[in-house]
Amino acid sequence: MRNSKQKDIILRALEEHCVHPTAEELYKFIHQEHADIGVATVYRNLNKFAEKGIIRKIVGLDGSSHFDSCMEPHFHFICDCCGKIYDIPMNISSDLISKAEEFTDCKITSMDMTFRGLCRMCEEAHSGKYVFDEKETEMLLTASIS
Amino acid sequence: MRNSKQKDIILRALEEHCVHPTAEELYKFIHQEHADIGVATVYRNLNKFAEKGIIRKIVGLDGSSHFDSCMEPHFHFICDCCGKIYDIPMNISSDLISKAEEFTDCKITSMDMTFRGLCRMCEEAHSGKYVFDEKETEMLLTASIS
DNA sequence: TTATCTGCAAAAGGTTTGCACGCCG
DNA sequence: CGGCGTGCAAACCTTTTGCAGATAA
Repeated sequence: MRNSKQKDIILRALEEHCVHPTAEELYKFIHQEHADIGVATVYRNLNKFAEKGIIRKIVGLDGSSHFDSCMEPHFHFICDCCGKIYDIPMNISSDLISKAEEFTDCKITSMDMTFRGLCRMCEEAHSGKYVFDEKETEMLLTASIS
Repeated sequence: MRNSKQKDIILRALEEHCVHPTAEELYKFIHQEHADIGVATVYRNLNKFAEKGIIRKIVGLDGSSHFDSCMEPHFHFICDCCGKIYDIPMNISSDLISKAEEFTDCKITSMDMTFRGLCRMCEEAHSGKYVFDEKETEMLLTASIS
């Protein structure tokens, strides 16, 4: 894989976003500062990075692809309301993996544990304690809960 | 929710297919015998069933929606090669859930554990022991490994 | 130099929606 | 009878692809 200005920008942009943006969201973010970078380049490179194991690809509730620059083992929490994906810094027991290998009689190469529910922001919004604010939502994009 | 001939057919077709077809696959299957049932009806009802908790919606590797008529707690294995989804009849420890709730400070309503790797068919195909056969692949659709 | 990467726009999925008609309760 | 369910086709949205020009090694 050859280096390029675009690859640097895309990877750096992803690392800034802890709440695992979709390719589209990341493209829009990048586009603000680098209007010369095309959609195709963002999609192509995110997929290439994921293939090479540099980043992780997560499929969201609606089927859109989210990307995660953190390769440490961890779980995910998807909010059923806003669809945002948060990290949970827990690891799976290797016990569970070998049990699953036994059941399937297949070599397991990776796994993903995803919990679902309402995130705190949405829960508060639902119970009337909180009214959504575009800016605050934007800020969340660059702040992790983990 | 009102009853209809279509709902019956769709639900029964899903129950026959243990390898969790996509909405599209299920539509094509149904279409063979019931050419008068439209795509929209299949999509609409599968989503409605999933919403009501009658079936489960699983997002596949490519982001397509797969559906699972088994509501017993279990895990999934997705083959990285053919994309088929198999059941693993294991349950998660409630311990893990409460730990995750602690970490996120959110009420967790559901979870999904997905393992990935090569299924036996694909592994054998890759190692040259096996050559894919359309009919056999089709048959797999109506046979579960669990 | 030359293979890989890029931007653009068009195409390609997969899924949803608007509308008029049909059928369940 | 009233309203939900359906079929059709068009719209939608996200992602991929083909191509000609640009660029890293």
